[in-house]
Amino acid sequence: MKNKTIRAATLADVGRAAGVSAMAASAVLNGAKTSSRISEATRQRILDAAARLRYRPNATARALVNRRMNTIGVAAIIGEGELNDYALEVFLGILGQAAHHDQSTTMFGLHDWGRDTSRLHQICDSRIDGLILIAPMFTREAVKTLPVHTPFVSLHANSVLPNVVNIESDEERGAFEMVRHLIGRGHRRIMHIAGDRGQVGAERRIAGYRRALAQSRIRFDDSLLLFGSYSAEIARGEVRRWLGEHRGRLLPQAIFCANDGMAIGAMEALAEAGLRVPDDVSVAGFDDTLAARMCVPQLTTMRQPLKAMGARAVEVLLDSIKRQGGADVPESENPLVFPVELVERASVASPPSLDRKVP
Amino acid sequence: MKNKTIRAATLADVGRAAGVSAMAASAVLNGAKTSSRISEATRQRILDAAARLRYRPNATARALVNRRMNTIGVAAIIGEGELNDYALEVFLGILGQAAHHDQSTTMFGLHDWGRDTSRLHQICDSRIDGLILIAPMFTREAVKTLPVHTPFVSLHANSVLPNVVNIESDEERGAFEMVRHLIGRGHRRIMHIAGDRGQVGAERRIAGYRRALAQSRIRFDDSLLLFGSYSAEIARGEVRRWLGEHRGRLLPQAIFCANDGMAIGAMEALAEAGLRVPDDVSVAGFDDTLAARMCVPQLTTMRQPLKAMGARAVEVLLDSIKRQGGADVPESENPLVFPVELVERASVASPPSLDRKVP
DNA sequence: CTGAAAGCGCTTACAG
DNA sequence: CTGAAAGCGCTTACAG
Repeated sequence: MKNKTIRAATLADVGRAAGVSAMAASAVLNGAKTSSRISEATRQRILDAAARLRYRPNATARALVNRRMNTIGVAAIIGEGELNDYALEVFLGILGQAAHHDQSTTMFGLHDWGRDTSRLHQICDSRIDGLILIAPMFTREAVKTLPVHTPFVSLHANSVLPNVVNIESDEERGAFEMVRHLIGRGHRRIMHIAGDRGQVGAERRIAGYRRALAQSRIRFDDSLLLFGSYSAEIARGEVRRWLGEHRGRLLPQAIFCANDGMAIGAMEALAEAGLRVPDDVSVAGFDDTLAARMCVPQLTTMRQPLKAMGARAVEVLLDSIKRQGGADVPESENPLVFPVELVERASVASPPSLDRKVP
Repeated sequence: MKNKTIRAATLADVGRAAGVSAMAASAVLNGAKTSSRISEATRQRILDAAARLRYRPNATARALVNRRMNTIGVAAIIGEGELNDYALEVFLGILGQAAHHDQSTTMFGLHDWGRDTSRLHQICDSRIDGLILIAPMFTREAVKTLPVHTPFVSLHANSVLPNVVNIESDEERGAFEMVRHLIGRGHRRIMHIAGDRGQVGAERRIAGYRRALAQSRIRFDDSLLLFGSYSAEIARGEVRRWLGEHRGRLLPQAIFCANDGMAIGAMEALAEAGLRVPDDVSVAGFDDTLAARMCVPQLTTMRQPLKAMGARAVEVLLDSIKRQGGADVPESENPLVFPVELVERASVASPPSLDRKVP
C-alpha cells in the first residue's frame, strides 16, 4: 500500500501562504478575542490559505502551551478481557458527556487496583487532564502514592479518597427496597447472592437485604446468603451447588442478586434444574444494565442511573480541572449520592401457592 | 476541597536538583542509547533527583518533538447511547493489544458516518497517531475527504477505503455453515432475520443463507426473510408482527439471526407467544458476543473472533504508523479475512416431530 | 563523558 | 491593526 502521509500544514505554512505571520493566522484560526483586531481582508486571506492547505491545529503543541490536552481518562478493571456491564454503562455516560464538552475520552484497562498504581502514574503525564476511576479499590497506603498533579473523580470508590469527589448511589436503600418489593409480592424465603465480602457495595446491599427482612420479622437465614463476586459464572456455580446440596428441601421463593449478571447466572442454574422463572422462583437483579433487558424473561431490577452518574463525573472533573485541582463540591456533599429506582419486569411474580422443593 | 495541584517537575528541575543539564537528565531518564555515555555517579544523582521530585515526563512535550502521541483512536457509532456488543468486543480487543504496546486508546463515539466526517478531521490533529474505524459506512464522495495525515485501519468497512487495510471475517461462509448446521439437524423451514439491506455484512449473510438453502434444494421463501437492523428491539417487533400475521399457519422450525442481539429479540417474541426455544423453535445467532452466553437458553451462534480482529487492527495500525503511512499488508491481502467458527449451545435442537402452527 | 543550541507547533504577552 | 520575541517541556544533533 502506498500513499505515505505527508507532513501536515502548520500555522507558519498558513501564515506564509497568506502573507502574514503565524501569530496572525493563529489569532483568526482559533477565534481568539485578538482576532477581532484583524482586518477583514487579511482574515479572509488567512481563512482561504488554511482551507487550501487543509490546516489543522496541532493538538499536542496546543496542549503544551495551554497545559490542557482536552481529554479525560477513564480507568476501570478489565477482568478476563471483559469490561463488565456496569463499567460499560458508566463509560458510555462519560463518553457522551465528554464529547458534549469537546473532550476526548481515553480508556485505560487495569487488571488490579493494587498492582496497577504505577500505571496510573504513567497515565498522568499530561496526556489526560483528569481521570475518572471506576469502582477503585485502594489500600490506605496506596492512596498516599496516587499522582497529585492530575485531578481525580471516583465512582463507587471502596473507600473515600482524600480530595477526590466520589459519586455513588444509594445501594443500601436499593437493596432494602427491592427486598421490600419481594416481600410485598408475598415472598418470605428470599435468597441473596452478594458481591465480594468486604467490598462496600456488596456489604451495603447485604445490609439493605437484612434490614428489609428484619422489618418484616423474617429471620435471617445465612444458608440463603451466597457470594457470587458479581460474576454470572460464579453465581451460576453457586446456585447450582446450593441446589445440589439441598435436594428435597425447600426452594427459595425468590433470589435477589447484587447485580444483573449474577441474576442471569442464577436463572441459568435454575433453568438447568428444570425450574421456571418466575413461576417456580422469582429472580431480581441490581443495576439495570443492558443485560437486564437482554434476557428472557426480562429482569426486575433496581436501577442505578449509571449513565447519568458517569456524565456527572465528567462535569465534576471538568470543573476541577478548570480550577486546577479542588472541586466545586463542598466536603459536606461528598460523596455525591444518586437515587436508585425499582424497575419491574417479568422475572418477579408472586410465589407459587404450594411450596416448591428442590428437585 | 483543598489541595490545589502544583506544577509538576520538569526535566530542567531534575537537572538542577542533580547539578546537571536537562539534557543529561533526559538521557538517563528515558534510557536512550546516549545514556550509556553518562557516568554511573551522575546517573545515580539524576535518578535520585527524579524520584525525589516525582518526575514524570510530559507526554505532550514529548509528542511534539517525536511526532508520536502513543495513543490510537477508535471511532464507532454509538446509537442511542449504546455501544453495540459487536463494537464493544472489538474495542476490548483493541484496548488489550494497545496496552500491550504501551499505547493509550481514545474512543470517539460517532452518531453518523456521513455527518461526522468533520469530526474525524478534528480528531486527527495529532492527538492520536492512527485511527481504527469500526464498521464505517462512507459514500464514495466522503472517502475522498478523509484526513490524510493520519493512518487508518478499518474493520468491516462497508466499502473498501483506498489505502487503508480492512479487516473482516468470512461472513458469507459463516451464514452458509450455520444454515448447513440447521439443515443437518433436520430443519427445512428456516427463517432469516437480516441486518440492513444494502449493508455488505447483511447481504453476505443473506447470500450464505440462500446458498445453503439452494445446496439442499430448499426453495427460498421470501416471507421467511425479515429485516431487523441488527437491533434486538426491531427483531423482536418483526417476529411479533410476523407471528401476528401468520396465525394458524406453519411456524418456522428455526430462526437464523444475523447477530446475537436480534436472536435474543426473536427469543423474546417467541416467549411472549408461549413458544419455547429450542423445543418449539430453534434460534441461532451470529457473532458470539457476551449476550450469547447471557441469555437463557444460551445461544448457538457463529463466532467471529472479534477480540482477535481488534487486536490485529492494532498491529496493522501500529505498523502503518511506524512506517509513516502505508502498511505492511500487500494489496493482495487486503481485506484481511478472519475465519468464523460454529459454537453450539442450547438454543438449537432438532425440530419437533410434529409441525408446529403459529399460536 | 557532558553541555549549549536549535527546534517541534503553538500561544501569550509585549512592542510598534 | 500587525509582527518579533519568548516560552511551554522535551529531544536531537552538534560541539567541546
